[in-house]
Amino acid sequence: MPLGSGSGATHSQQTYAESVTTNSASSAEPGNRRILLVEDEQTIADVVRDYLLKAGFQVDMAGDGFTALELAASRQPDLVILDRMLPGLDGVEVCRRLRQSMSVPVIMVTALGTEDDRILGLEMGADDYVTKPFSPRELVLRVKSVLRRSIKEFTPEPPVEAAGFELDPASRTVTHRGVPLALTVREFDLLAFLMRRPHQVFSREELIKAVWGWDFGDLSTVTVHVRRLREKIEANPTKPELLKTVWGVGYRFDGKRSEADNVRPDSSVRVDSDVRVDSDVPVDMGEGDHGRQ
Amino acid sequence: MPLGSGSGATHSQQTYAESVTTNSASSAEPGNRRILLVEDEQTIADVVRDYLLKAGFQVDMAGDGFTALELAASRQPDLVILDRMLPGLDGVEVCRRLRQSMSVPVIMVTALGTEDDRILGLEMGADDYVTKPFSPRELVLRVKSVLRRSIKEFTPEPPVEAAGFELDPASRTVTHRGVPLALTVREFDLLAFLMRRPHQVFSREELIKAVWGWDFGDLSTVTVHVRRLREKIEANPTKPELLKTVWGVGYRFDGKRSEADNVRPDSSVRVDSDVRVDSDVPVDMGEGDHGRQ
DNA sequence: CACAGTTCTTACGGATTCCATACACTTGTG
DNA sequence: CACAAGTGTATGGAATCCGTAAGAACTGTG
Repeated sequence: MPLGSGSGATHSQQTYAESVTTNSASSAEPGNRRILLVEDEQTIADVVRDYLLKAGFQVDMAGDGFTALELAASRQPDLVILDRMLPGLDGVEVCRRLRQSMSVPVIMVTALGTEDDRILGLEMGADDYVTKPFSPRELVLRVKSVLRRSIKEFTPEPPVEAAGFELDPASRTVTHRGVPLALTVREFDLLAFLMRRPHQVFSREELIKAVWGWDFGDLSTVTVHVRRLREKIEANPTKPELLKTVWGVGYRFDGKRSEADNVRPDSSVRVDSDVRVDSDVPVDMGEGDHGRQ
Repeated sequence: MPLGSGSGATHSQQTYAESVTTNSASSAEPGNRRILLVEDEQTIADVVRDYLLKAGFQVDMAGDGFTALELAASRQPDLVILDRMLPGLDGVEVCRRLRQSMSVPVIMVTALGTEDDRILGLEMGADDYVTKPFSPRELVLRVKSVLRRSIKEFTPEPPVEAAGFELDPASRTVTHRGVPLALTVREFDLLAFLMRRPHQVFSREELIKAVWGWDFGDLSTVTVHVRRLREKIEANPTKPELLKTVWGVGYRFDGKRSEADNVRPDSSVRVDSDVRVDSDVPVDMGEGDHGRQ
């Protein structure tokens, strides 16, 4: 649905976004992200702004190149959408100067999909491209995509701490009360995934999808790696206290809540008095990006 | 309202000035920056001075080339705005002499946007360009931009110290407990990159992108250089204590883990590692742009 | 208690990853 | 032009990890 043919149907966006967003870290979501929209045609600008707002972004607008540069400097947006054709200062020139002074990602909107524009724009440092006529839906998707990339680049994942374990993705180290543990890649990823979602049960399918990035495969792989991980983090791997198995369902990491928690030393207390086996457990997989076809 | 085409109407200045001053608090920080404005046409000079003053700069003015050189020497401005056409001494010549004696950034104001002028000016060492007729708003923006750049350029990277190693980017030297080490260019860059981001793992891809500036290439290059670097900085290269390898991930520099440690790792220049093929990223940039720079 | 389903445990071959060395190419120098 | 230093690539081998299989142990049910 190219721009200009009215608004409407912003709902399918959700579906689209989900299928596209293979593994979105929640941090990449619109949240507090600010977009600077530089477009001289008022009608287009309005429509796009509406879409961006609906997607949850904050939007600043500029109608010409100079205003754009000023706003970029004063508002420090997280991303700039830039029309190639502008009164006053050319879009390419604006992009070039933006790049000189700051490191904000830029999406170029170019009138015709001529090769010249694409090449020129990319050389100027645009991070992505949209050619007129374009669908605002597509634009929003690209915005999210570019943001996701740039955020990933500039914001490393923060460390996690639980039950005396400190896990730092930046250095890929895990320490238990200061003592470093030697985990392998898979073990680390698995532990990281679980530590970020404590007290939440995950089936083997979910884990092999989230941590391994597979859509199929031998589930016993998970079992074995859980075993190996326990060997390294549990005081008594036979009687796990942290990485517990929820019988018939999967695994769960119990960190924190450690002191006042032990509801009853009596081990007969079944953990899952209310474990529903909903097939559609919402799993926000943020950790693994290993594609295996 | 372009300047320089005629003498008239400097009144709408007020409107412009407002939009200009809005972002006076931004990063360019005119603060105490001093600008030398060299312009023989009094009307233009006055208007531009007003804009610069409103933007928060201190302004010195000169009407001819000789005065310009004298003022430049005596006032030590942070930037010079230089008209190409001057009585007495040509703008290009002034620029050339300025460049001989000091390293101040120069913005050229040239009468016509002819190619000759651009080329000549750039050869003379102008940092940026404005062609008459120009808008004073644009000029202010360029001043800020150039200043920002030059500040960045002339602020040298500070030395780093870790684990008895002192690395000074300015002199490109490394010493270990006072003893100088003979590192090659690549070794130095690699070590510098890692020492600035201690306790942070980088994959070979990230390193070859960040240190080598390649987007592709044989990753074993990194391996070998790490090996060579270890040969020079490790007591026992076979059992590295500083430049550690993180199996299946990459390398990490571990220096200084004693005192103030839990500092958030420098988030500045992360490079994206995962070469995931985002389905929604339209990668149709020419297939063959494999320039290795 | 027997049975079926699930999980644990161990072990092993293959695959991956890294290291060490050697070699070819470029560049600057005398 | 020879030479040396620096750099990128190729290769064999060692170290490590991973996925799978297969049997033992466990759990809940009838």
